[in-house]
Amino acid sequence: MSSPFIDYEKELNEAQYEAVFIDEGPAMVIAGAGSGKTRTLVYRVARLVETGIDPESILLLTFTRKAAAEMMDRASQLLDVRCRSVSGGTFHSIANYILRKYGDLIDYPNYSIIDRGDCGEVIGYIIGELGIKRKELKLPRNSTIIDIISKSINKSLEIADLLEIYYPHLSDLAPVIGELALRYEKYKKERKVMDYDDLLVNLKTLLIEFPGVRQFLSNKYRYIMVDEYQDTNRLQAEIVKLLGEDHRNVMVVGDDSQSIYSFRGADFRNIMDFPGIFPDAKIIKLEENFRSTQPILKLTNAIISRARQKYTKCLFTKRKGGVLPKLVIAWNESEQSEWITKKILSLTSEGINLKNIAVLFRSSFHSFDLEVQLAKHGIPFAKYGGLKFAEAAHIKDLLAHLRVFLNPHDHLSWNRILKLLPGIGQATANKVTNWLDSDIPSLDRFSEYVKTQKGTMKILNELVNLFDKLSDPSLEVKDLVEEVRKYYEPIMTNKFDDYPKRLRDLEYLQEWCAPFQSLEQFLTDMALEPPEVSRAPSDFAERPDFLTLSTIHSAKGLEWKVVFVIHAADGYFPSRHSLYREDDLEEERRLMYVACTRAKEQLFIVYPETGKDSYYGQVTLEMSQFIRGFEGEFTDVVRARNELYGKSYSETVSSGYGLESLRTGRGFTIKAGDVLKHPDLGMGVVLEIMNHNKARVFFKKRGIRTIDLKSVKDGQWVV
DNA sequence: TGACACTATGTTTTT
DNA sequence: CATAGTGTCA
Ligand SMILES: Nc1ncnc2c1ncn2[C@@H]1O[C@H](COP(=O)(O)OP(=O)(O)OP(=O)(O)O)[C@@H](O)[C@H]1O
Repeated sequence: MSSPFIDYEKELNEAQYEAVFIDEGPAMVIAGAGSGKTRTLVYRVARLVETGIDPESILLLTFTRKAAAEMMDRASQLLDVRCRSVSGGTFHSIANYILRKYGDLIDYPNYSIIDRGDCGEVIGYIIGELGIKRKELKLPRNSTIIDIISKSINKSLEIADLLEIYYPHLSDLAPVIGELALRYEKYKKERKVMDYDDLLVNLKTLLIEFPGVRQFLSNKYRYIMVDEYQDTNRLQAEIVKLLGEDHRNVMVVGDDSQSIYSFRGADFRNIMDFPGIFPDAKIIKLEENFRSTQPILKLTNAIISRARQKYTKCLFTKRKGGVLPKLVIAWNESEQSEWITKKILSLTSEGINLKNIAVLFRSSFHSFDLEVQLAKHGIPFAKYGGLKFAEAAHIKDLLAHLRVFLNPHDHLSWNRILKLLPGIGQATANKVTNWLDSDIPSLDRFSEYVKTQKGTMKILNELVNLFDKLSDPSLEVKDLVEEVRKYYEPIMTNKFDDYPKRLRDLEYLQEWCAPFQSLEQFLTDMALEPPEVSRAPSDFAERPDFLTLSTIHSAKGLEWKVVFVIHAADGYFPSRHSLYREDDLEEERRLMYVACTRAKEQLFIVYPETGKDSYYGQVTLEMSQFIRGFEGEFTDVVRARNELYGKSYSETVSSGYGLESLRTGRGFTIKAGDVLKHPDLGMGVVLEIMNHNKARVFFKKRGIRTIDLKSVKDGQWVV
């Protein structure tokens, strides 16, 4: 069973080896963070290909397409280029791939994919059409309505039931929202557009209604592997079942303690249910952590052990040494940013590359202040998560022109591009789209229509001209983009004050689109797997080493030598929205677990003690409840200010940072700034008082130590 | 009636 | 900072 190319036994531990060498039959690898799940999948891909299995018959489903590409890449490096032909991607991208082929069977011979923003606009349009009065009904915003509809599909719940559970304050609106949901479905069917959920729903429909297709596909994809199975939803599990139940060669990999996507319908019970669907599934547990040092692992184990749900896995590492994670308390957000910036500079001066450092946060806006500071200090960074490049208004504007050109039925994009023209607002745009809809919409009919118009409508000729130019069949994708850019840039500079940034984005888009063969592919990719950075990188070409700023969700599955988790204060992380429902809070806890388990060697958890509120002004913030009580034992507490402005103890005391005094075992009161004499350690100055009767003390001879105050006896104080 | 500029406001997390 | 909602002017 040995291989001439890969030394499996050396590269894998026993449990991993066992999983990799499962040739057939169902299996589930369930394992904690950093235990090598992804590595196991990579080796299994290589191994299957090595035994002569056609790579295209391996279906590798991952969370992002980038993850799939990376895994195939690594497998190729282990074995050879055959691994690059593995059928890998996200559920959505695979669904799209299949539906483009078989869509005509379910009445979707062609379709466009709409993103979340578009969905919201459809809802807005429908509300307008129905003449519903938003204010009278107290309707929530469009995006919330879309959330509700989407959740009801992903969780297979009726709107009314779903509102009851997740949006009790909106319960009364169930009939209205139900009506909107129906209209929304109708709209999408009529206009041949699919949202993200439709890709999955329609794939499922196809597989159920056309057993021949299902059999063919099942035969084609003889080996199915799913990564991050804890974050799949019911629909996705059903698709796996439909594709896999014939050959049963299904391996799923996941970690229930890392499930962080329930807000979009993911259900980690899929893991529990897997053995029910495939009764003879082999279950393999990986418990050895290869990523983090002992002190980091201790903290993360402690974090997850407080979860309501008791997870059975217990992680250990053979790695020795390592430093205690630091808990850094800053006065406010700007001090937090300042401390991080300084720390990063000092790390790089120690020779650590920015590539090995990440700053992680709960919500994308948590990094705004830091971004400014980093820019000031010339530290290059890339931000992941949050507002995506493809969702920025100017990018959507530009793409809308191309979408209309490709598909004149695209009512939403018509609306968007019409309103960009001076003198054209919603009313006029409606007039035009209604006219187009009165027969089969086409660019020619648009052009005819414009000819009959006078006055402000004359401006529409600009659009007609643009479409004329685009119609040249010799134009490639990049030429099309360029033409639209020429047309749109003047409009954009007018519309946005901050146009310089946006111009850069358009240039970036121009580069990004170059490799695409067809416009359809370009637009589909833009919806399914757009460039992941939120903003066009500025001058990274010259500075290839850059820092990562990322939401925790986008950091899933990744790892860095040094990790900063910021805004670890209640209300931020956990988010204040999660405080009402226990399930939500538990998910935030797992999120903290995921964040901290990204660190290999050094972990810094930072939080500001005060925040600003638009009403209350300055407010006090509490340390995130997920890490509270770990001070001393699992984390080393420091004050940002002490490190920033030198360790002047009198300053520390006079700054009055809420450094409480504490009674010792014998009734003596000490506070930060006090000088004491320890029987073993000698003279020292108290830096700060921590929970559990502990204090951090700076000893002249021994440096900073954490000591137990109960052990301090009378007469040892020198004040 | 419709376009557009201005203001308030309130921010999860993503395929 | 981006969106929704309001107010004003043609
Ligand atoms: N048998 C092994 N020997 C040496 N290093 C390993 C081994 N298995 C995994 N690793 C290393 O441990 C780290 C974590 O592995 P991997 O990313 O596969 O874990 P994971 O279980 O997918 O983690 P997570 O659930 O946090 O995404 C990687 O750097 C990987 O190279």
